Amino acid sequence: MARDADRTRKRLLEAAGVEFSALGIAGARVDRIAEAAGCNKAMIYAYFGNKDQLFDAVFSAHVATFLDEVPFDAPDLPGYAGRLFDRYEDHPDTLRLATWYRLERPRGASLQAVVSSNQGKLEKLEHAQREGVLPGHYTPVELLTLVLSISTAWASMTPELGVNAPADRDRRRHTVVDAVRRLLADGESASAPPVTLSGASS
Amino acid sequence: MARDADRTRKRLLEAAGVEFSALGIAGARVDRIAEAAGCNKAMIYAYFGNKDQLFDAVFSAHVATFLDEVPFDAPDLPGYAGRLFDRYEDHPDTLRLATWYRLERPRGASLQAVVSSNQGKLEKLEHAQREGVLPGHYTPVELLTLVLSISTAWASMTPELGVNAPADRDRRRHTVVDAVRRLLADGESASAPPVTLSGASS
DNA sequence: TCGTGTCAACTGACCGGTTGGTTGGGAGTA
DNA sequence: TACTCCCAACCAACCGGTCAGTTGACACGA
Repeated sequence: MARDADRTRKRLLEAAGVEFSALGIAGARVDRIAEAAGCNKAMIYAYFGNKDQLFDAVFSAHVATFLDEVPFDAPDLPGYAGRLFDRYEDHPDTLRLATWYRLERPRGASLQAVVSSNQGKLEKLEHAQREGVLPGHYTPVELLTLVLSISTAWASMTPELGVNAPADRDRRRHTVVDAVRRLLADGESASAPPVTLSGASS
Repeated sequence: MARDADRTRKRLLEAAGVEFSALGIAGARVDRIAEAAGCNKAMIYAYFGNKDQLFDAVFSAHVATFLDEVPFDAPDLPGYAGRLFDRYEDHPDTLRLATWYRLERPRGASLQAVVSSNQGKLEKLEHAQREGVLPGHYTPVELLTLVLSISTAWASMTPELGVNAPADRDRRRHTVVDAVRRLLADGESASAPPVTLSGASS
């Protein structure tokens, strides 16, 4: 076990991923992370600054891997949703980290990688719509929001409901893919208010 | 300001709701809750036992109000989704508390009120399907999961995506209602695997 | 009306343990 | 020697939880 800064950094990142995913930022304990990584607590501060920055490093790494492993596919949104589902099933940590991030992170500080990634997705969606590959009854943001939401439907479900007939994985996956497919089906769906913004009312 | 146990309990519950909703269980501070409620920290332990039980009390109260204010309507799922959306928009705290609950309480202790409520919903869905009011291409659990997921689509969206064209509230509401409506549209959507469970595969 | 006893409601101060964060020095390597 | 990597030990602040003691309302007897 020779000295290796990179290796230590990586082990720390890995242990932190487990800890943060399970307990969140406020619930995570740096001592536990250091112990799980088989090194001293001081290493965290030497390599990552502090607890918050360690979380950022962990989350950024997970996001990068995630974006890399699940490439966006505007023309085939049902397929994309299915691949998102698979990824969430195989790596539940990523979604948990994202949820902690959304809940615990103070407003404002967004990950640039995510912002630009979303921007690219929206542009591709708009392009696909102009080409007629995708229907136009939803705007790109609406489309993306619905797809992401449906993909995580099973993963972000309340545990009380999860007990009831969770079905097997294949069936759950099919539900996700099928739902997105139905969302894209042609045909007006009753009255549709203007897309452009209007005065708000209850 | 006479002494009033019920009033104190209520103020504690309210202050705790704000604190827990914002910081979660691990992030919440009992001193802060007591101070916000204008009473002593010891009252929390006298009335609720401990921090965790205080959270349970807060969450149960929120859930009870929620279930009361948004009655289930199996024959009109799009309308139900719309009302869920409204509730989440008007009271973001409830969803945040539910998310904290899901993340920070991994053990099996489920809220009986939620379990039985879900049971009732599933039965109503099944009944509506047998009556032909609802299509049968999704099982009751699948239906409920999708509806709940879509209703919270905007509320549980990543902040990075939220920046991009969040649209006005009416439009967002319409998107939710419309999406559920499309899910219920008749017609087979390509190949459908059996509903009954089969051997798992990747 | 006054004095007194009683008890729930409430409080200030404290405790044991924990937490994020720091530091001085030692081991390994070139 | 000089430089990097690493850690045991330490610290100040903080946190959940407890407890002995105080306060206020009210019933009751005279």
